[in-house]
Amino acid sequence: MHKTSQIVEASWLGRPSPQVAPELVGCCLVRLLPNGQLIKGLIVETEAYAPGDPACHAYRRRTARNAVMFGPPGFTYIYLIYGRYCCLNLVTDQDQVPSAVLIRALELEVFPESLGYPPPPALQRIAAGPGKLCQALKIDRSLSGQALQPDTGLWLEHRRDQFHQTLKQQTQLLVQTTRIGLSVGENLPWRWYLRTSPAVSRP
DNA sequence: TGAAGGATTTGT
DNA sequence: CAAATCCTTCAC
Repeated sequence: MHKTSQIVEASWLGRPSPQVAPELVGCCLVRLLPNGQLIKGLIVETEAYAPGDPACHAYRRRTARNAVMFGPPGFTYIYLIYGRYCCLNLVTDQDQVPSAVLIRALELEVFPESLGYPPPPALQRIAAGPGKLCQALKIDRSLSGQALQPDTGLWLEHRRDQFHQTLKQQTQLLVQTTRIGLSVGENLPWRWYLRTSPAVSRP
């Protein structure tokens, strides 16, 4: 018999984002489309954004756009970047502490044939980058502020035991480095990725 | 009301 | 390396 995947509860995200972000690597992001199609991928790259961090969208003050980051954990924060792409963040830490984790890349594991994704090796880079990830999972700003749970069509599953075993054996597997694309706060080492994954946006 | 700039991606 | 493209924020 096999163990069912455990859904991540909001309380698990209720910790500082630099603590949650590395632990999200290895978890699965699951998307259930309105038409019933299921897309699922292993998170292979994340970045943390936290209070006092000049690169955080909530650094200056609360606005209509970033308001959800000030709320309780377990919700999505999705914004439009460069007028073209959406980026998915998961709100972390306790209520009133504005912080989030940017999900930057996935290794797709489950997806419908009918979506027309290319064959490997191109398939492995379909969700390599925050904008491409949202494209692949059909995530846009209409999902921003939603709870991460099955009835919203977007949720998280905990790491499988096998992943923990691998992490234990391969000690250099999880790489910590600086974040990408910033003009401020670029020195903070708040990006994590799986060294061996072909889906990482920028190894 | 306007201007500057952005947690990206793609093609030159 | 620069363009695409539009939303958000901040200044006036």
